[in-house]
Amino acid sequence: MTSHYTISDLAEQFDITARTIRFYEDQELLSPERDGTRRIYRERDRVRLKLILRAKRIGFSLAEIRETLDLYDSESGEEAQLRYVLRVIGNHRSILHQQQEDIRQVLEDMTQVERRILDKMQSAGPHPQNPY
Amino acid sequence: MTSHYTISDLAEQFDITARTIRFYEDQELLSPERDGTRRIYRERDRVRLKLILRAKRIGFSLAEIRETLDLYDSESGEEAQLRYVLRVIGNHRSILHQQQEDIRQVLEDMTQVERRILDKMQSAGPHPQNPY
DNA sequence: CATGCCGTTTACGTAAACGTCAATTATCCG
DNA sequence: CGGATAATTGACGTTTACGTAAACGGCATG
Repeated sequence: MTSHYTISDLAEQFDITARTIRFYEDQELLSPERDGTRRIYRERDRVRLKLILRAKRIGFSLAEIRETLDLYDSESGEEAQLRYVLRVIGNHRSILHQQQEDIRQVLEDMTQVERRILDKMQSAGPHPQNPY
Repeated sequence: MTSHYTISDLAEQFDITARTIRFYEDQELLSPERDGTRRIYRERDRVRLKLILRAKRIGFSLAEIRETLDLYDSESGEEAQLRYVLRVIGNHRSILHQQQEDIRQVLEDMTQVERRILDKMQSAGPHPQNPY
């Protein structure tokens, strides 16, 4: 029943524009079927799009995302290829760990600033709001 | 002794180009002193640059970074302003939490792919390497 | 049947974040 | 002191990730 979607279905679901989705197809990140000229998206396309957006949010470029997705589901099976994929995964993992660390640090800094502000507001008296 | 740096000192330290540093100044993210025409960076400039690069790595735009830095050290002291800063910090925090979640998910996905590959390699026999 | 409403393609536009000269000026070093 | 080395200011070029507008096809509905 919900086994396929139009482009605007997906656009709405993920809060992006149809232009964006077409652009991703142009960049070979998606390849939906067609009904004549119109695009039909299946569940796997939807999942892929979800992955794409997630990867984008953590700063990967579309080119990187494309390569990674292609790589991950290239079930070539050749030993060398498999080893290569493992190496790439390792690299990505360390990038992500770096990011986790960066986020932790920024969160810490934010907490510091917050504390200073709260102190300042404290010493300024408990919000006299309208002391006329 | 190491209380000040040239532009290329910093460029080297952070593995970026001098062009990048000048660009950040152009965007008002940095404002080093001058010795005549030459830029002199103090410790606080270095710290600021470090923060900038960290924020960049987790996907913030230079404009966002500029606003945030300006905001955080705008010690205006006005109640309204302080409350506003607290709200902004709250927003940033939830964005960062979202990112942490995204990263966790991607790491999970990667681990899945990895497992599938290892299984496949296992079943293909322990690297016969050169079975002639 | 005309009139919206999607959807499609083509093409040019744009903002962000630098890269890459070029032309000058300043500084260091033997 | 003179040549190599480093810094500075334009100015234009480039890539990424879409936005925006034009021009058209298909269908459903009042």
